[in-house]
Amino acid sequence: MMSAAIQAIDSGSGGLLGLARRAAILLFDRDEAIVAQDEAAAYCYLVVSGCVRTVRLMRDGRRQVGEFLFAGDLLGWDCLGTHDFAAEAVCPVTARRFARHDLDRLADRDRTLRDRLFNRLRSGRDHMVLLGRQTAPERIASFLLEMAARIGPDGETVIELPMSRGDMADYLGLTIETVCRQLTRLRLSDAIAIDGTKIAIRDRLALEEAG
Amino acid sequence: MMSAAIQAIDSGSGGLLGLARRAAILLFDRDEAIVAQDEAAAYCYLVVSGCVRTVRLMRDGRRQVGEFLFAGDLLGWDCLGTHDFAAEAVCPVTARRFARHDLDRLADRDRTLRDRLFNRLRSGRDHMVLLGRQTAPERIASFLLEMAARIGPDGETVIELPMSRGDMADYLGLTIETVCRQLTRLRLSDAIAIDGTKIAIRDRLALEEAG
DNA sequence: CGATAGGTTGACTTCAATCAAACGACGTGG
DNA sequence: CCACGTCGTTTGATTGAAGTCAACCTATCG
Repeated sequence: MMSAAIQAIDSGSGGLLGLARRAAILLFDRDEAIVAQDEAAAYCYLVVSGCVRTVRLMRDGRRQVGEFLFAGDLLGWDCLGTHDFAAEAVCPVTARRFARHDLDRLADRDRTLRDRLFNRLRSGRDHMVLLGRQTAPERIASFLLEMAARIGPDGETVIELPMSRGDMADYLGLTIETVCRQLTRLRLSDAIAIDGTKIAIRDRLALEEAG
Repeated sequence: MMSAAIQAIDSGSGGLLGLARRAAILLFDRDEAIVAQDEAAAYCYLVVSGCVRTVRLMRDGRRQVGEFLFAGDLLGWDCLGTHDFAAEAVCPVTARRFARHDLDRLADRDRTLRDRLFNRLRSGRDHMVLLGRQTAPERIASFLLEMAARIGPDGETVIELPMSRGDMADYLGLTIETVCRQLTRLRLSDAIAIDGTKIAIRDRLALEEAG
């Protein structure tokens, strides 16, 4: 199934979409590795459905999640030689697999791929500011708004968060406990409501001025 | 003057170097802005000599330095619409200026520019791990090794650091005081020696196992 | 010289981490 | 059907690493 999200992203050129049609489609279970850290970068993937996290694991077990990827996001292309982060399915994932070589050739013709890289760079830099200079409350608020912006077209009010507290913590440079505490703080102040894996944004303004 | 560093980077295609020859050369004083944050991205720059920092300033004055750029590094291309970080001269800088449009057209033919983007992405992600999961001693050790690797071809032992303690702090997500304290700790343990703006790495192993 | 800016060191505080315990949801087996 | 174990989450008590506040040092420059 080719989702509307992907069609929209591929606007104009049809290049990536054309490649996608002929690409193998793969399924990954929750927590299954899609690419391993330090693995030779032979393939890259277009996420069709589900959520993927990229992770760097340090020898002592500390973990950093680089980004969360959703339907329409490209994964594993932007590296030289080896994958510097692993990629794992946060929940069941379907993805199209390409040879990196094919995507390289496509990129020679298709500028939208370059813009994808620029976008990636930008969100990476934004995330650096979060990790370097924001407090725990700010990080949580920014995270919720970021997820709201990505899942709904222009900021859904109810967001389905497929990742665990641990994943959030490792993305935000915090501990699980701190993530929990900040979420309950927001819940008690009625800025959000939490129902299982869904979070409803009740007071967007409160989040915006916090993050 | 066209430095050896730039020639080396431009190996093979000659594309960027050719463009550089015809580009205007500009001089910037210490602390002068090269591009402003949120400015429309019309130009990009190739650093010829000196050191540049990219900075994001928050309303309350908190600052994050995104990266330090040296001779041969490209600046201001990797963004869409506006510059998301400002760029400022750390010390007197000379740079070639291009229209972004020209670089876009060059990138259609020249794959080495794409590899530059990949490299940028990679170092950005490495820096995320530092900001998200490393301790202050680790950050300082990583920083010194990173600078040693960039300034000398394969890890000089004496490095000239053009940036202030404040710049380092804002790059590493620390305060000036913490940077100082960690540097004196390394100095007292004889891992490094400090002489004005120069730092000598006396015990590389100690730094490597710390970072 | 005095003034200013950057750097270093010390005393104290604070925010988030750590350690620890309990809770809820879920699935398995008796 | 219910007891039990597991896993993820939540909450509480305490600790600790880095931040803040403040003083002082050093170098450069008018």
